[in-house]
This record gives sequence, C-alpha cells and structure tokens, in this order.
Amino acid sequence: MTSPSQPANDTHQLLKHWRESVPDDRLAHLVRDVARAQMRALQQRLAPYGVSFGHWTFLRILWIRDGLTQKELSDLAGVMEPTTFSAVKAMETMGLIERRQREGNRKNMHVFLTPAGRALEKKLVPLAEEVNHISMRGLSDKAAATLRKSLLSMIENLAAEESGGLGDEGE
Amino acid sequence: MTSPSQPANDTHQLLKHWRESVPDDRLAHLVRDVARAQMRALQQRLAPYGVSFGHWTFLRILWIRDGLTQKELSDLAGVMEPTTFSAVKAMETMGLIERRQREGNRKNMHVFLTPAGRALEKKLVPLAEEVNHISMRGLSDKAAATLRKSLLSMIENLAAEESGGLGDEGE
DNA sequence: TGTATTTTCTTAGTGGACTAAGATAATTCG
DNA sequence: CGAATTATCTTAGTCCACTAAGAAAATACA
Repeated sequence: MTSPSQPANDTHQLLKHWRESVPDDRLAHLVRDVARAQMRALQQRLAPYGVSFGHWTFLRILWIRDGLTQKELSDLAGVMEPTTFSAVKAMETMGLIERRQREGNRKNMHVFLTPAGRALEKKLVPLAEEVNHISMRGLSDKAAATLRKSLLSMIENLAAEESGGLGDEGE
Repeated sequence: MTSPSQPANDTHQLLKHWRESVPDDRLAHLVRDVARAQMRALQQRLAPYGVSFGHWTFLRILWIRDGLTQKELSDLAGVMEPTTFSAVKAMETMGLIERRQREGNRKNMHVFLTPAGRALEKKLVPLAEEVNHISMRGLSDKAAATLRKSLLSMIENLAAEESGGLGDEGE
C-alpha cells in the first residue's frame, strides 16, 4: 500500500518521524497540532452557516444557559473579556444574540439568545459531534478516558502554576 | 481547608464541573485549553529573552537543522507560508537568523541561524522542558505514552479527513 | 454618608494563525 | 525552444486570542 499517487509523501513521512522522535517538549506541540486540526475541521463545517469558530465557543455555552453576563461567559469559555466582547458584539449584529441590562444594574450586560441563535443548536451541534467522532476514530474507550484524565490533570497543573507560582517548583 | 482566601473559588469549581460533565465534543475544548495554557506558560518564560512563542516554533527547528527553505520550515512547523514568512522576517530584523538565496536559484529563500540565534538554544530549551515537566506532573509514564499515542492518532484521523474527505464518512 | 476600591464593560493595539491573491522564478512538456 | 504549469515567496486582509489601559457603575468601609 505504498500508494505513489500521493505527492509530498516524503514530507509526510518526515513529519511523522519528526513528531515521533520525541524529546520532551514535543508533546506540547502535539497537543497544539491536534487543537489546530480540530478547529480547522469544525470551522469548515460551521462556515456554510455563517458561524465562525469564535461564535461557536459562546453559542454552546448559551444554548445550555443564557442570560449570563459577559464576565460569566468569559469565565466559562476560558477567555479574557475583550475576546468575549468582540465576539458578542459581532453576534449581536448578526442577530444571534441580544445584549440587555437588568433593572437596577447599569453595569452588567446580560447576553440572551435570539430565536435565530437558539435555532442554530440543532444544526451545529451535530457538526461538532462529527468532528469529535472523526478524531476519535480507532481510539478505545479506555484510551479516551485516559486521554481525558490526562488533559484535565495537565490543565490543573498549568493553572496551579500560573496562579500560584509557589510550592515545590524545582529549585 | 476550604480556604476562603481564594476569591472566585466558586467560578473555579463551576469550571471544573463544566469540564468534567462532558458530553462528546467537550474533549476538543479540553485539548484546546491545554494547548493555550501551555503556550501561555512558555510565552511568559520566553518573554524575558525577547523571544515570542512564534519565534520559538521556528527556532527549535532551526537548531536541529538550518539552511532550510521557508517552505520546508513551514512544513516542519505545520503552518502556512505566510505565517513562516512574517516570523522569519521579524527574526531577521532581530538578528536571530539570516535569509539567503543559494547560487543558481533565485526563488528559494534559505534560513540560517546567526550566532545570536544559535546561542539562544542553551537558554531557551530548558524553559520548554520546565513547562513540559510542570504540565506532566503526576502523570505516569504509561499515561504519558497513551496520551502521545492518542494525540498522534487524532492528528492522523483529522489529517486523513482533511486531505481525502472520502471514504466511510458516516453519510 | 462619602470616599476608595473593585468589578465589568469597553477601546486600542499586538501576536500568531489563516485564506486569497499577486509576482516571479523554476520546471514541464508540446 | 517557448508556452503553460507549478512552486515559492510575498502582500493584504481576517479571525481569535492576548495585554494594557480607560470609564463608569457597584460595592466596601472609614
């Protein structure tokens, strides 16, 4: 099966070798590559609906619960406020959400789905599931569980380091 | 030990719950979050040396082999040519690399490290190793190996889908 | 109560990635 | 050989993330 119909096959081989011949920090790049590939895959599927990846991030939170403030949205999405702000502004213009303030508070901005925004859930969620399904092809349930646990642990480790910075940090 | 000194503790809890109560596509976001956290951690450590994460990406390739063309660099880094172009231009201005053409070919641009660029290796590589070490804290070798294998498999899956797009794709 | 502090939203500017499209050199092939 | 094709570098413009810093409201507290 050394199909010669594929050009740039040697580049592919080189890349594979490069990735597998792994001193230490390479794992980080592996994670990064997966994240990018996933994002691209989802982006392509979202595009026909006029939804960008950035919007998806917030929509999936709002579908579960809307009326959140921008700050709450930022925390749940794991991004900084300015990121949320510009996404939410764009989605407002597109008519996917509305930004409203509640009586008695002139600071917080609450974000609500419009019917159009809500309707997208049924269309878009399956696309994300498809990408997930594709990427996980061939992985056992056990491997998937380990993967999830490892990733969570890495997030915790990095977060601890980031906020605290104290503790048994080498040295 | 419900240390009340930490503000936003409930947000953290909420986030944890959010991440762990995982229907399908959430794993993708986990991967993404790890990638972002890793990048932030490395960025912070690189900053004192005036090196951005984008530069790091190419330096680590050049330290292993320089004289590569921009196209080759792009392939190895897994990014598009324009990304490489602007990084390489910036690094040239900073005096970390030189761009030269070889005799007999006026198209390809080969990228060479300057002594300054080469000297950074000893300083910067340990930083990446440190980040790696931190993020992998508490993970067994076995888990790490599984993690690597899973990530590689996901990359392959997504790449196959991207280029081919044909085959047993659900339908 | 009134001043300080903190929170949240907003603006501005940057970095790293992308796509689309131009220029120009190298290669292929009629 | 010369024209068409392909490859590489480059330019331009967009998206998503970030940091830094401003404004205005809410909250804390002296």
